[in-house]
Amino acid sequence: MKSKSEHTKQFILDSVSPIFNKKGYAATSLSDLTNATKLTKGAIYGNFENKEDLAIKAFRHNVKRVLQPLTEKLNIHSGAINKLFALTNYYREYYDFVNDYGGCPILNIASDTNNLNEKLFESVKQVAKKLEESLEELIQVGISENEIKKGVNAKMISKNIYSMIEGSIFMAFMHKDKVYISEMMNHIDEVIKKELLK
Amino acid sequence: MKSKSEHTKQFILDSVSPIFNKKGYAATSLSDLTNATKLTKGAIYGNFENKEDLAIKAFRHNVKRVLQPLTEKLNIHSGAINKLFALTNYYREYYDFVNDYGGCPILNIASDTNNLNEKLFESVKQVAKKLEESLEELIQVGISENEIKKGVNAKMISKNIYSMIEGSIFMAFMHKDKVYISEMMNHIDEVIKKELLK
DNA sequence: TTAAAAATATACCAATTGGTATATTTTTGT
DNA sequence: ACAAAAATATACCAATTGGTATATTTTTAA
Repeated sequence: MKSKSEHTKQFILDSVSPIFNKKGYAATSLSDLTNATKLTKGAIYGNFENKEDLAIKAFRHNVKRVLQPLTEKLNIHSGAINKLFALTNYYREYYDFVNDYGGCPILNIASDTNNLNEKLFESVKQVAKKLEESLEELIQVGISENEIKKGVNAKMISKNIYSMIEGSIFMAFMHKDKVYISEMMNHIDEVIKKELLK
Repeated sequence: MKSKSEHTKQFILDSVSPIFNKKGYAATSLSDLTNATKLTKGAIYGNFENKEDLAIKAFRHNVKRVLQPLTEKLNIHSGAINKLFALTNYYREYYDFVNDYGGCPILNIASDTNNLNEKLFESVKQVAKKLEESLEELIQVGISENEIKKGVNAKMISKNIYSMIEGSIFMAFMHKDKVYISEMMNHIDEVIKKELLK
């Protein structure tokens, strides 16, 4: 049975994560947090060390929420190429999926905390690197299973694809126009077909 | 002859722009600004309406500084294709060029002020749209001057190229590794050769 | 049911925030 | 050189910031 404080911790994270995601670390104040939760500072500081600790856990919470449907989608499909197309399809729905939430946590929090909060920034970097590496591995698997061309530079391609994804998310949320994402996904699909597929 | 206050305004902008670019609007405090300039609040508020006004002018200052060498480079070359290659070459040097400055002002300030400062955010959006449109125009010119394939969707390509550029800048500054940019520029060069060039 | 423990609220703290009214200094044109 | 004007500094403001010590309430296990 979940203890009371476990419940409250979860409730605080649920309430607070979108705020940190939208406004960023510095611009989110303790009163933003007490307003959103209708709890007092006492309750919040009883459950989290300080603002930084809460922000880091909120970021992890955001990442989990956002990436869970992706891993589910990837698990449905088998084969590297199918998984790659599943990836672009996931991002085709990404805008609406994270819109209420305030956008992509990696993009938001990385730009926000760079030069500001080293600890939080490191968390973001780590997650981003991991994602890039998963992509690279997926391509490597595709190569060793003869789905993807032998000569392909998996490191380079995964760097480019991930950059393209984040870039299109950035543009989409700046101009509030998801077409940036869908057109980029079309392009990535073409890259998969022309540069990866045997 | 430039008046004293014109000099001071310029001096303040020079000192303050990199700070706004690095830390963002909310995280930059008045004391950051007085520290950087060694001026008092009186002097700053005598030359700028308020923090927001200063931040907007600092952003424009950043953009000017960053884009001037680009327009110069583009003016040297003639023909759409040459200009496009000049563009990717410009971004190949971009990381070192803006590194001390704290990165790309459009990327930084757009993520920073989204959901926070409407006025400043609008300024950024405007500049970004203008850049995207210039790119689109450049491609259109290439088409009408028979340099670029007839069927090319200039709107789409310019959206994608600009997203790729910003995405690679984002990744490069997150991981402090300019290879993200150079590999993306290689990719864009390939796109130019394979999808645009007649 | 009850006492101990855990969780939450209250009331406070010093420091900092953006901003301003006024005093002082510096620049300007004559 | 001088008076007017412009620029800058000083000294202040109320509001808010993140954070904490303590009081109160709620939960938990016996």
